[in-house]
Amino acid sequence: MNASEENLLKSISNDTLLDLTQRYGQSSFGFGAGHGAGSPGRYPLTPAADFLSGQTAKSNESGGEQTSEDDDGFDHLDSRKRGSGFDDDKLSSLAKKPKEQRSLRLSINARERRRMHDLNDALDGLRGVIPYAHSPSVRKLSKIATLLLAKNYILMQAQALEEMRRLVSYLNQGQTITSPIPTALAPFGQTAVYPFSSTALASCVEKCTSYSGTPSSLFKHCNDKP
DNA sequence: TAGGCCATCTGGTCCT
DNA sequence: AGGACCAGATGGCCTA
Repeated sequence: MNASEENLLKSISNDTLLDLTQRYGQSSFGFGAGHGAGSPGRYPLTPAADFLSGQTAKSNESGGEQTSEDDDGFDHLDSRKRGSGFDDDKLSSLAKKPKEQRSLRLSINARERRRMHDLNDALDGLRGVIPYAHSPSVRKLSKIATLLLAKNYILMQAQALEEMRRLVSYLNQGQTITSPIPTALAPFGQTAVYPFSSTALASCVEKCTSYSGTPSSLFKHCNDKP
């Protein structure tokens, strides 16, 4: 679990998430995609990937056209070997195959690489629309944390929408809201609407897991006490 | 140094 | 047949 995820869960554990949620429509979080310049850039393409794709960034940026890696043989296996996932066995087994098979294999690899890049782009897009501490100095959310937070966010928004509908329905009945919120509205008061309110007695871990069924092991950093 | 997270390769399966 | 999708394996990078 990285620093940004800690920040995220800190924010979830108090009412910051509420604020972010309420302000979300008015401001851009301005968090660039992980591949972009200025991002933490934890995962640059490996030398092998770089060689294979013939690019230094997303392989599908220009329509995902096949690059020349599929055409050439294994003259550059050594440089590929420097990258991840290319051990001696793979190199030798692939090198033994006929050129046609090798070409096909490389084509499949490139396609799979593009597919994964598309998936990562989608995840970056998701990171850009969920509220958490977006900052160039903060490492981006991991994939699993992104998905789990997105799920929680959707659930929270759905619940907030439902509460809003009930409130509108209540107001349409000719009632007026005074402060504090009448007892009748208690079920959709703030603490009820936002599951991660700091007023909750549950620990952070419980809060993180109760709404999503998330394994608590994914929130090991949640060490705040009830 | 161990563990977490990731990119990539690979072979299998399913679909068009 | 070719492409999409998936899961396993592998190794690199980073952090506690």
